[in-house]
Amino acid sequence: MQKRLGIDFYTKPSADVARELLGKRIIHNTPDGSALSGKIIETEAYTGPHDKASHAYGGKRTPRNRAVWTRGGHVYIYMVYGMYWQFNISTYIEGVPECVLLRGVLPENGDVAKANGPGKLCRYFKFDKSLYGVDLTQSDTVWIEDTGEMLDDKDIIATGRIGIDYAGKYWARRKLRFLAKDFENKLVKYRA
DNA sequence: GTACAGATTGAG
DNA sequence: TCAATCTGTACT
Repeated sequence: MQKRLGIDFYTKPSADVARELLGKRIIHNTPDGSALSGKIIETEAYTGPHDKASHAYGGKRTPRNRAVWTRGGHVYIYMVYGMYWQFNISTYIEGVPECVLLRGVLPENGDVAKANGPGKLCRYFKFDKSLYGVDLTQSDTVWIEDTGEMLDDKDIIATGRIGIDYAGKYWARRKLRFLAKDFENKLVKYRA
């Protein structure tokens, strides 16, 4: 059985991918030789050129957001506030700027508090610019696997997205953030 | 060339 | 509540 998630998994609308990523395992073989892995427990979807919170709002294409426009399954990573990386995965098809932001991961050998935020998980898993544009369906450095764990609707909470109030109430309130219910109290507080 | 604000975090 | 810290992007 092939456990690694393939092209079919990623070439769907970002809200579907974000939801289905919960419970999957992400693996990173770091440059210094260690293997880090963990279970994805929180994600956010960015839904395309009409999404005011998206870096590709209005169809904007820049060197920085190039990876958002690629076929689903590529890494889109960028720095915010001068000190934190944000690990995203492009979704859907080539030419459509959708992506999913990883916001929370439960480390295999560690404390959830080490990776319960988009900046914190990048620090813990050693994700940085060197992964920009990497294809998760091909890479031997970073990829995502199916664990067999299947989260039901009742195991998932959907809320508004975090930190994008500048996009206005409509986009901030749309239910595009997904978290595993088991960890709701260990993740950033959410608005109903 | 210069200014500016951000998909965050942790300390006070 | 607020500073840290820096880069992409917009504007002069």
